[in-house]
Amino acid sequence: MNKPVKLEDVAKKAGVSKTTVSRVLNKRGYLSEETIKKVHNAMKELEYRPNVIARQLFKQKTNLVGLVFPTVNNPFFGQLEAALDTELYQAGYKVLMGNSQNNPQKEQEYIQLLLNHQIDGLIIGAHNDQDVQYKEKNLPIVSIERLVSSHIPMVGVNNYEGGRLATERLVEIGCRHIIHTNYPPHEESTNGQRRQGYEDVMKEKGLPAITYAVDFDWPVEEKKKVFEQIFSEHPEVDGIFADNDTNAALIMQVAQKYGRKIPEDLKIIGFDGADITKVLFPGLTTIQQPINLMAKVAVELLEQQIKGEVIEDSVQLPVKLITGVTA
Amino acid sequence: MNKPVKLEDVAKKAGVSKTTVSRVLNKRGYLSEETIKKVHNAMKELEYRPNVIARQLFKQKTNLVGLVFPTVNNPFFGQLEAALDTELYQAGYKVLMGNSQNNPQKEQEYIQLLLNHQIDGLIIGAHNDQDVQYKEKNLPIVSIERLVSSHIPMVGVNNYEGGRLATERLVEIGCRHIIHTNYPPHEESTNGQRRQGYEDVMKEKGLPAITYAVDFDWPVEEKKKVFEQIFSEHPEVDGIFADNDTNAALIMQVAQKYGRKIPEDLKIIGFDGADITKVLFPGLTTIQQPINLMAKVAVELLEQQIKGEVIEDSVQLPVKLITGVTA
DNA sequence: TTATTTATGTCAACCGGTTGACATAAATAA
DNA sequence: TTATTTATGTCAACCGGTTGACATAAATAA
Repeated sequence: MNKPVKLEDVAKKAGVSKTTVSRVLNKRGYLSEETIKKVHNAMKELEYRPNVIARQLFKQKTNLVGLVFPTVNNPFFGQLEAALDTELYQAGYKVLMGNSQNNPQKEQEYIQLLLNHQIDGLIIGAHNDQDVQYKEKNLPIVSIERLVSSHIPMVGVNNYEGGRLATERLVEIGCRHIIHTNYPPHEESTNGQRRQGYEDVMKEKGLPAITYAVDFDWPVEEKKKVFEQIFSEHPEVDGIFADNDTNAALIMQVAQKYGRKIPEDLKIIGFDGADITKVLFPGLTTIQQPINLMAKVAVELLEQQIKGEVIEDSVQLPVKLITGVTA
Repeated sequence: MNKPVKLEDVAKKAGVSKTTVSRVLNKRGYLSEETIKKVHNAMKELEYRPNVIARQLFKQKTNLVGLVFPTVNNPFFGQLEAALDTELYQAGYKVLMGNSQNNPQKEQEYIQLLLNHQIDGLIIGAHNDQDVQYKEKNLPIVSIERLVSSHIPMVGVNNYEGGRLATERLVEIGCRHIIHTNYPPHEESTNGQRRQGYEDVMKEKGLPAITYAVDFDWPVEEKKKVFEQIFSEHPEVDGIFADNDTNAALIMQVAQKYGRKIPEDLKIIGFDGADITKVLFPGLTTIQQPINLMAKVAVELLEQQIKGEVIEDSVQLPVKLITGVTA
């Protein structure tokens, strides 16, 4: 097992000092063409690869950004993390993954780990309703679709408008008994705003608003049980506005088990509109979030903070109704 | 902007030396209860957080594992990376993401970056057919579903059997004009083995084998064009074995545009069987890969290598036919 | 009482880079 | 010819931890 080649070895080989090699690497100061060539040759010959860790230690910069999301195994978060990775790569950063599976304790642990790793910034998003401490003083942070604290900028969508759009559509195509699935219950959350949109429209139309709580990270079977309740407790239901597309898909499965024909007997609208969903379930009517744009904006906000700007404002992006065949 | 607290500050506060603090952190050598308490108090008071970078530099170990996959925005890879992240976290590693989007050049770049970051190991998988250099002498590597080189252990599934299972099923339920979509064309690839299974069964049944090439990373519209060709060039087609589930979903969309009823006029089988796919497209008949198990085994193989064992053998896991309504 | 063992802690070199301060030779100006 | 500028390169401290070698006080054994 040969030891890794270090800068000093290159210097020796090229017959110059460590500093000179470092200067060639970083293109600093005066260097003659000849020296540069000598050093490059030595590097090539020895297959030298600079140890980023050492540089990070001195520079106090890692070019690492931590991502804290519940999971990557989900159409919305998968696309979001993929887009973030792409944007961050272009901006010169690499991604340290931190998928918390919506477990607040694991999330807290992850944050600690990421901070110990001296990340330059953090992008977070999770449906957690429990508080997690993010009060690291000087760490640039951006949250996506999650209100963490007032002084952390958030990139989100107009969830209220999304809730309205979906509900209005259902009413427009004839639904009178519209049920909404949502979680968590408190109003300040992004999901709470979707529910608010739903409730306001229902009120305006003089229809009763009924919401079933379904936690994001429940196992599929657990969720299905709740959806079955909908049909047993409210057999009159003729429209469902689900808080996300996978729930919409599950509801459709349950509805079919109960003999409902979609869209004849029951109309369904989801939320998210991720690329994968459009491929696997093209018929789903949904409120589409501009996922790639959200990633782009989030990275921009993060970069500005890393450059030292103080940003506390949030950005709200538009949503769009995509009509398929389910509503 | 207050400077970050370092070990020395803790030492000063606790009235001991740097070494003592480090020993408390690492639980080495003899320490009195009193000293430990003093140090812990000082750490708490100063909100000390050890700088992992410095430790990494000295220890020559980062506890970082690089992941090189085409994208995380895909049911199969999303679930795979999520499972890898979970397994690696349990084993004490964090994940550095490297999604290459199947661009060999970007992949090569990513590898370099990851190596510069002194990762302890690498897990790779991509549908690339172009060669990428992975000949880092001492770096533990595991590949998933991708033949990289003979001395890199691979975790894969029995693709040949998968090809056979799918084709046999289609024949069994009455198909006689079965078309296969696949990429890349050469035999040694995992996809090549799926095709081989398909071709062997077709041959045994005295049926003609026809394969359409569809690259994994083509845009959706490009893929659909090829699928349309299938119906215009082979209107007699009554069964399709797609090389993955998203292609199966796209084929279904195209088929419906051509007026084919599924499964009456055309039967379709996919490949992968990821969790998301089962939720969004539960009716799809597919060959399911044990994705979570693959991740588990891959991490085990990687850990063994990190511990110094030399492993060159590959592991082949079983696949399973999951019957939905499409075939 | 003195020698040996155990408990507790410090010193200083090291991991592999970066960079400000400085030295010297070559080129140009006075 | 001497003074100044420009080109080229070296020295050594530093980033923030870790650890082997060593010192000393306290406890125990002879």
